[in-house]
Amino acid sequence: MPRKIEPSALSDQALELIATRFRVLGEASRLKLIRALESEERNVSQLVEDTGLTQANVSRHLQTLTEAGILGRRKEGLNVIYFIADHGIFDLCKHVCGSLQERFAANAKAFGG
Amino acid sequence: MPRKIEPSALSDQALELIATRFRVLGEASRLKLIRALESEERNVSQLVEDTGLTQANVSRHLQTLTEAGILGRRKEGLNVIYFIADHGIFDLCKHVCGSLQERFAANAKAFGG
DNA sequence: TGACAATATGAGTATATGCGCATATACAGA
DNA sequence: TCTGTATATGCGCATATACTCATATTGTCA
Repeated sequence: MPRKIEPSALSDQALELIATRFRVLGEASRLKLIRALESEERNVSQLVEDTGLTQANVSRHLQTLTEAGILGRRKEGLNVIYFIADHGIFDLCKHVCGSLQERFAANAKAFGG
Repeated sequence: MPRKIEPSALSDQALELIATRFRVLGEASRLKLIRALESEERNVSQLVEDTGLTQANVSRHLQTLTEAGILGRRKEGLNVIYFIADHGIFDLCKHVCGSLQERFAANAKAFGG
């Protein structure tokens, strides 16, 4: 039989939600958009320029990020302004960054670099 | 022209690596395996029991997680023991958890719950 | 060496999803 | 209302990947 799960452990349903959040971030194009929004809010056209992605593509990724609660949006006349809604995102990225740096440093060391 | 990127911003290549890391975590089955390994190392058969996934499936996910540097493995006779190699993973999950909790709480509040 | 147990992997299938193209929708100004 | 601009979206294609089944591989013990 399956081992008893720790009282502190997350339910399967919670894991599903967490996985979904990670999956949203698991796409370089979307991270690019987040990066472009780090210092200031931007409209779609600006984000198209910033990222080099097509307009349709940017629009879809923005939708994904907004549905996930990571971005917020506001209409201003013809334009739609996107902004970071969940600033914790940057901590997350930094965390992953640190983890990857450690790993690469260890690899480099293993090869006497 | 694209807006100038902050000096502190991550390169496209770095974003790609970060996205890959997130993508690895963007699968509930893999999070389940990580959860099962939280308190102690386990062999494959045990993980099959813990998660209810098929043996082939577990084996593949373990490979993915190990290649990402999240798990480590060690052979003991016929068995292969897997364990958490990057304990920062739990911080990451907790972080996402907190972020989701905030969001759900806000939603609940918006609906007068 | 033969039988068995634990794990990994090749092949095939189903599903998800990123992308581009074209077009629809929403809004502003003349 | 007509035109042009900004954004969103339907559709189809190509690809990635999770899953299952069957089998290979690796190691143990008699």
